[in-house]
Amino acid sequence: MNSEITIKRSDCLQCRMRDQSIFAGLDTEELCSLGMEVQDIHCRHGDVLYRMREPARYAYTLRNGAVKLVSSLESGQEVIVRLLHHGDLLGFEGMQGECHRHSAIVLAPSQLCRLDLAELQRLSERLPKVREAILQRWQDALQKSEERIIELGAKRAEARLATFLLQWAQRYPQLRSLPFPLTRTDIAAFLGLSTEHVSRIMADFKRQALIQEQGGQLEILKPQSLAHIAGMPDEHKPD
Amino acid sequence: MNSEITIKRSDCLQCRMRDQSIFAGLDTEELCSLGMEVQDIHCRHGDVLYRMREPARYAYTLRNGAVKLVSSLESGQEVIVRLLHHGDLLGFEGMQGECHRHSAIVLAPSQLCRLDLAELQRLSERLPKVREAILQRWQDALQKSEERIIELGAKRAEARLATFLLQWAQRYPQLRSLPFPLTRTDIAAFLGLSTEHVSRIMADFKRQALIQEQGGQLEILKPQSLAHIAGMPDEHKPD
DNA sequence: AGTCAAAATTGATTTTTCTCAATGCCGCTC
DNA sequence: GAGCGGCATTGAGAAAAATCAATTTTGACT
Repeated sequence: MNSEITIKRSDCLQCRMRDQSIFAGLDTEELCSLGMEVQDIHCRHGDVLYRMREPARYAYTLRNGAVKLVSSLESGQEVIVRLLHHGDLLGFEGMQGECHRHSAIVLAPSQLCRLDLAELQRLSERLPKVREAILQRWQDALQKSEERIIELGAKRAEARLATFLLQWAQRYPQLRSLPFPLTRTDIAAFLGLSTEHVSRIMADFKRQALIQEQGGQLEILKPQSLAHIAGMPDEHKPD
Repeated sequence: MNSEITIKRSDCLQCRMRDQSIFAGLDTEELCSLGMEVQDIHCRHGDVLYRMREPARYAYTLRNGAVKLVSSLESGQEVIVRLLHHGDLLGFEGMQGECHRHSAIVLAPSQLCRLDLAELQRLSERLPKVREAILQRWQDALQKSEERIIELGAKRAEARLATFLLQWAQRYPQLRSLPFPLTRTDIAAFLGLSTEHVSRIMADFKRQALIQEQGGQLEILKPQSLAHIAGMPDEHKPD
């Protein structure tokens, strides 16, 4: 099957996400003077943005949709290293001229901006604001990554899943019903569990009316209860 | 019990680790002109360099010894988020003016350089080389952190422990007998296992003569076999 | 050498999670 | 609307890991 990825020239000035991007803080004039070719990419479920071990040419900003970063082991087993939502960056590990450390696979219809890494490198040397924005993203990624180590190391399956659902919901703050394009196998690959185990716990949560699902949409009915199962400190609990 | 930490002024010019530090690449003149107060810290088992949630004032370079970064959950459970060896950096999460995300606890007699974060911040704005060195460290930390997610998510206890022992050994390349100041509980907190389970597997490894232990020293007798248990791809296997 | 406390080991048992296998459900195409 | 394929669900049994409860070993200090 052919990839359905379409590419065209993007206009950063019109971008809805401009103030959340790594170019936030630049005024219109600076933005125009970047001379940077930014491509607008549209793709859908199953499309592959890049593959693990490929030399990295581009970095991406996810404007809309969802993407998983997957690492495949020799055993054939796959682990989801990160899940990305609107506003997240991917492919930046190539900034030091390295290969991609994961494969990037699209989960839901998505729009991304594609940036040439070499150009971005030059840009970040020239513009402190861009550089800081990128450093900040690195830092956030490390923090989240360490939080996941704690989840995986310290919590049991139920708690991990509850945490995961709440964190997913946090990315769609004003929505009652959330887009949820993950299969049980995806969730399992993210949480370090078997597909069946995830399915059982999800079914349990549904029977307890903590959550509700239909047609790729998820609704969190009792965030408090989930937070309790997740073993969260009060400060991080949802309303 | 009082902390046994001693602090004095450090002389960077004489430092053995100068070319591996974040000041590597600076010539002697540049180094002298930094005007940076660097403190030389000596401490030993059990000393606390900083605590989780404390506002961050200093960053550290570990010149010698070993340090664990610990995150404590409300349950009282502790997870070791990172283990640090000679050459590693710690406390840099404070560069964006945040609090420490872990507690830093000394495992073995250690020497560190302590840098004022505010000064370091200014320095990195002025010197591209320092800035790049720090970014590189962030990147390395993220990569290692993601590798641990994969370990925790995909491997069983035996394999995790085997990987861990081999990676520990990699930090002391030319030594047959390695310093190994971790308790079974420490290893368990790093690998997301119970103390007893770690103890059993370590005892197994010893019975199979894969490793040997005495007085805080560890010897890897059969790296190949461990690598096999670890499920490593050939490229990463030790000799 | 003797004492003590912390750490490691071991065993028995329970809980958690995985694996394998079967079945049910839903959305698609023809 | 029948048939198909990918997911989800469920059950049963096996394996992995945790927990609880003793001991034993070790190392530090006297």
